[in-house]
Amino acid sequence: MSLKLYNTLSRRKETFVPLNDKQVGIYVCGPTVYNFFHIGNARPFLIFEVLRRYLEFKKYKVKYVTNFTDIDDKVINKANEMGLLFSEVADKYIREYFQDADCLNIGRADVYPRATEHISDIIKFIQGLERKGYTYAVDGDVFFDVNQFKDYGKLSKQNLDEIKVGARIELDERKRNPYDFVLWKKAKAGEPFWNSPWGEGRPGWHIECSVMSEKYLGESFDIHAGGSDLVFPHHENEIAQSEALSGKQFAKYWLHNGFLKIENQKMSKSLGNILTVRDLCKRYQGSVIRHFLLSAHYRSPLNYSIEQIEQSKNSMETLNNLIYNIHFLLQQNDFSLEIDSESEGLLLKNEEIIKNFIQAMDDDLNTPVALSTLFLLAKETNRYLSSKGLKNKDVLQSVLDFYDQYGDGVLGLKYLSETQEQGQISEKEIQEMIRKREVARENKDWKTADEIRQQLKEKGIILEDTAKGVRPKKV
RNA sequence: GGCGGCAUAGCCAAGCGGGAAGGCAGAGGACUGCAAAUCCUUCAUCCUCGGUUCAAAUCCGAGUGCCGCCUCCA
Repeated sequence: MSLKLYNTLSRRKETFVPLNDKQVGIYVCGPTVYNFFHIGNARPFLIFEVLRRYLEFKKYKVKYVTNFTDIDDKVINKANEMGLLFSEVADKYIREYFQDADCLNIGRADVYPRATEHISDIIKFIQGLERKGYTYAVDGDVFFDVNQFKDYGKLSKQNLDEIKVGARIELDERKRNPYDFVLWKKAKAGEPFWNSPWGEGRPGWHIECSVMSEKYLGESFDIHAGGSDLVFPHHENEIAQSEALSGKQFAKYWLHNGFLKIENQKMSKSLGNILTVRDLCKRYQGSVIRHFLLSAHYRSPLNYSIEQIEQSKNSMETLNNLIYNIHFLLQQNDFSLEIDSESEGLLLKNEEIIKNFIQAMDDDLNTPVALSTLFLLAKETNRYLSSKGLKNKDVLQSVLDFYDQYGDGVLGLKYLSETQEQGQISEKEIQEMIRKREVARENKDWKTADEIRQQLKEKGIILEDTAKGVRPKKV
């Protein structure tokens, strides 16, 4: 079985073959750090990190690079607003980025390069393009001349002659072609700047990704990813710069995720409907948000709504209950070591479901189907648990292993680790109250029993009376 | 004007030529002191109209309706 990925460059699914055997280089366009990131930003961060998890599951050695754009108009404006240096704004929001990434259980990249830490590399890169005749300078600005790069438009399938018709692009008289873009931008008064052969200024937006991906992954690397809005012009321009300079293919596979809407509207400042991950994490566990983001294929549009996220919350609850129930049985030493036919049946189902999971992920990261396998096994296991007789320990363990390796490991969904967080009442107090309630129940004093249960519920503990004893559960 | 995507049950979402996955919600039943959890049962003429085919949600054509990019944007 082999992994297939949809490559924007060819507009089809291709079998993934890395450039260097088992080594894989991935570059994901990261955030401009001038604000908390929102649920839409989170989608690429999350899905491409799932790609990384999956590649590692498949025994690839991945080098994952994602940048922080720490200098541009938005950062500068924010700094002025806040009365801070642009670098202080960037530092702040990089810290905030990691806090939110942790909430969503987004693992760390191997390198987080920042534009301002690569100014001299950027200058050298532009000089290289200059020597090859791809640039022209106009009073302090340096432009890339798209007419010199014959493949321009190959990613977005735009034809230079035809896109001109759109004519919505702002006309800059100094440009030879409206689609020429700036490599080096002259500093305006009061703006931060760096010295360069073309005067004081700062890098254009597209150049940093070309420079930093080359530095950490080489002139050619495997996967370049980002939101679909980046296809044109950002990624198109990256290809132009990088391939013009190196003469080699830049990234082999280009992956783009679909957009996320909120309550069927585009997220925008004017509509005031920007939903930050910071806010969402106050109301929902990270795994619930992950479930929501993985519930549609990454290239499809996805709509956020309260109803949707609540559905994800309930879905995760089903899985959490199963994991919890198994742990409870194991803790109670309530299992057998013999394998009966039912146990064997579940083991076989488990293996089949693993195959389905892998098959789904191999098919361009079909996370909705991968998620469905988690529920398929939950169904089978619950059926097994609700049948008569002792359950086999190894079988129960193999089910737990599945959720650990695939649900948690590959999809990044955490189960018990989140639900078992300490509540506002100690384990000892809970046990004490359970004991009192059991006495009441034996005396058929239902009133007292229900009162105790109610008291615990108010502290976030639900009591479930099972055939195997009372089971406390945190809400 | 150019490039591209989508339309499957109340909601979400797979499927890409031959059984309409899975989740959430709902209904009925079982278990339970009551609950909870769980189990069982139930819930779709796949936007419309043509065509190709022994066979189409799946392919082709037309239509309708949504959406994205082409401008900072994940």
